[in-house]
Amino acid sequence: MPTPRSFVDKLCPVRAKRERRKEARPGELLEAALDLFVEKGFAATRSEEVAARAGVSKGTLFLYFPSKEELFKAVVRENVAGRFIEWNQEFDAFEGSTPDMLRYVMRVWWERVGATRFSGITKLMMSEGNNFPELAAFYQSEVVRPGHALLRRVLERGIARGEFKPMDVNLGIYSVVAPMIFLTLAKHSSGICVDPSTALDPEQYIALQAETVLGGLCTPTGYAA
Amino acid sequence: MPTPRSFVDKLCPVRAKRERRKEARPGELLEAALDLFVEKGFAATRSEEVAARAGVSKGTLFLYFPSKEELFKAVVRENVAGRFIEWNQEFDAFEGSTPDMLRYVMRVWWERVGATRFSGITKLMMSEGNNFPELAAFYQSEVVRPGHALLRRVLERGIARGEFKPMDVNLGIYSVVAPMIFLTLAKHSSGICVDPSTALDPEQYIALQAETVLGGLCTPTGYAA
Amino acid sequence: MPTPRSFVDKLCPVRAKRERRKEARPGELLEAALDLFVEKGFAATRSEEVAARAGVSKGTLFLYFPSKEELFKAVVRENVAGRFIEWNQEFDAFEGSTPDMLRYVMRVWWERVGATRFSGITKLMMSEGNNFPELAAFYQSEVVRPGHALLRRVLERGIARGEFKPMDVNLGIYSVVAPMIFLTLAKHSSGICVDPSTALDPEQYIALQAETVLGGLCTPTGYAA
Amino acid sequence: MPTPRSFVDKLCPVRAKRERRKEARPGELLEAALDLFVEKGFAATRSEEVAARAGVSKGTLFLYFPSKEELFKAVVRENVAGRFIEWNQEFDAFEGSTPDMLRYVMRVWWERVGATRFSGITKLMMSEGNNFPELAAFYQSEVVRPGHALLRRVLERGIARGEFKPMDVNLGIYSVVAPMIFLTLAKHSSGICVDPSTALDPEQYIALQAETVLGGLCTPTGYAA
DNA sequence: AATGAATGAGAGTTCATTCAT
DNA sequence: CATGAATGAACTCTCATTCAT
Repeated sequence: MPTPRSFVDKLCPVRAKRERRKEARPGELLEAALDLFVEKGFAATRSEEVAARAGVSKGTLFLYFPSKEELFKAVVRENVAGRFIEWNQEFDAFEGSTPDMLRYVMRVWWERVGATRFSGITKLMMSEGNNFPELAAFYQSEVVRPGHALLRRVLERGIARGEFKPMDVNLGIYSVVAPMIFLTLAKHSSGICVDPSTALDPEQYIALQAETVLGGLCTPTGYAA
Repeated sequence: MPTPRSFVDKLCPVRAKRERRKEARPGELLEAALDLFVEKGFAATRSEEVAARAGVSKGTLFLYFPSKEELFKAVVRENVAGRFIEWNQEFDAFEGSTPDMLRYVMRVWWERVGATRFSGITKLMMSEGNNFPELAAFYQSEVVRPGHALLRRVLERGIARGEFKPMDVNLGIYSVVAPMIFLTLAKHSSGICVDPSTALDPEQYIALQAETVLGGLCTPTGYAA
Repeated sequence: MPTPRSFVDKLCPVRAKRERRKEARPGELLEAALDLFVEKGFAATRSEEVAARAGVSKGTLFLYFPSKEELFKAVVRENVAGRFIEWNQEFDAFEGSTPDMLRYVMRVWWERVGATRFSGITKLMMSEGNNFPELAAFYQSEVVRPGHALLRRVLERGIARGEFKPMDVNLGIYSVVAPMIFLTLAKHSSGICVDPSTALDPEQYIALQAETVLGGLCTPTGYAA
Repeated sequence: MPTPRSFVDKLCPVRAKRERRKEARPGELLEAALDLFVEKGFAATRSEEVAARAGVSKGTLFLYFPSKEELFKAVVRENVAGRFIEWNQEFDAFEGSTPDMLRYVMRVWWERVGATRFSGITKLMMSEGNNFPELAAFYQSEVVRPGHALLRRVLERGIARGEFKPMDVNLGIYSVVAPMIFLTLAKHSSGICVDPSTALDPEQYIALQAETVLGGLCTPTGYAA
């Protein structure tokens, strides 16, 4: 689909590159920032390096993001944007049992979050949240709360349908979250929590934990592996 | 017991201070450093602040510890010194079943480590280990390896006595360690993994996890709740 | 040649400054550094002062040179770069007698090195070499060795042509170097070796020393004043 | 010769040691300081190290010498004290020819100064004099001026007796001083001025230079090798 | 829009000097 | 007298952020 620009592109490829890039810029910066934040943490990531990895100059970074903190927030937004809406829709449409729903939630979390670079952001927040309260608050409201709300939906659905026992739902949420967080850490701080020589299969671990958690949550009649 | 000095102290508190300090200094500095490292992490803790919290000047800190990294190592040593020897002795003397021994290990870990400030150092290492490889190596050799060795002893005792199934011991160690690490994190990164409104009772959690783990480790005859 | 900018310059000197600076910076910094190193020595020269003299801030210095030691090396390189190549070429082309060549060498050394600020670097190395072994090694390989090699060429030419006596060439080199070093010191440590009230004419001194040295080096037939 | 103290010494050896030491203290400090100043230079010598080498504490150093600069001055005084008076007396008593006197001066300078640690102080002053103007002034008035005065006596004696040509005496002084200074430097900055592999025999060098200088100074009738 | 040179507050570390003991 | 713990100014080097171009 030829656009007006595609014509100019041919005459002036340099400019074209620029123009195309212009739109891509923030995205490239966010990519680079995600990489580096995950690799080194927030404080230890230097703005200049983010810019360099995105192939732009330091100044350009601050053109798009007024500060390192805002850059971080944008990274989070970029990676979370629409996710919860999408998941809420999937859940609306989900027709199986709630135990199956929970299994699905956990598996899908691993596939779409845990296994991706973004899980490094979770680790980063655990590591540096105390030092950057504003970021912690942002992450809390942007990720933690929506995530918990999602899980709450699942648990309440289970309870409403008689599949799950009546329970302190907050506690239930936390039971589901715990293994995810552990996996995240195991993945990103290898040397300290997991012996490097011992491999840990995440899918297997998640599946196992799902059953364990379900064992605790379900009514006798509600449970179905 | 009022001494002559206690009287002088009131008139001339500075003098008293000096006298008391000389020997207490390193300990006070290690206390302050532990507090701050746990609170802010390694990189974000400023030497001057450690000194200030210990009530001395920047220069004094470097009188006792030649660098921030050495200060950190000293904090670790101070809090680990003798622990593993002591535990090994306790284990030598332990006469109960190995499942009981494991329960004991986990409970005692919580009491003596997890519940104390020092658990913050574990969290710190998970957070910043990548950025300070020398510290990571030190922690690995000073804490992680001896800790794993200790657990290995327990597991091998269980296997030898027929209480535990034959297993990949490394994997077993990791199963035991996982909940400890999770608890550590939950404690030190409140906002992120655990919803502040939901309290998590550590003793209860540890006890529960001990049973879960035992469920996986024990032979049918070896298990005794 | 008045350009449009020269007009603007008067209205907006800051802008002009910036533009001029970008490329001039490293040179300005090297100039300032040479001045200060010569004036105060290496250790006593503060980075900030170098920056200030070059009209920039502390940070800017480190933008161009990653450390004070590298700055020093750059100063040496800047002032030595190409010199030895150039001299070797001059020597290749030299057609006169070897005694004349030696006279030329010494005179030209004074003109191009001894009389310039750079001779202060030689003094600096004698003063502080022991405290900065890496710099000493650098200077040794970058200046002392090439310089000695150059002199060796001269002496060996003289021997080969029968103008100089067979000799321990190393010793000969040192005989030539001695007065240069003395002059350097006399120049840069006025108060100590030379009474300030007594002027010492360097050209005259060098010429005299050249003859003295030649007296020792030449064969009867080779010598020609 | 038993003094009252020698009695006490036997009863209380520790105290005796102290008492004896007390008198020796400043001397030990001056010894240590000389060593270190020569080895590292003035600025790079740490007060604490001087104290340590003298076997006392940092505080004690400042008990005897109110500052590092005063310590340095004391080192100079200690090593120069009485020297010039002594030499003046030797010169008063000297009965030989003035050329012999000059030979004697140079030889004796090497034996009593050049060959000793103290020559390092001369090198130090050349190195750091610019950075410590007060020390430079002190050294100038305490060493340089008296030394030059001594040489002036010799030269003027030679002129008066018709052995030396009438001359600019200041220039003559400097001709005598130059080789001494060079030797001093060659000794203390080996790597830079003299190739380590080439040994330079100081006595021989001094003797040679004496004759060279005399060649320039003497009247035809006055000269006698 | 994009650049990258420039900034300057602030970090860890050193050391001459002081002073309570 | 002697100590050595304590100080704090000074140093080198870093990096988020600015702004003239």
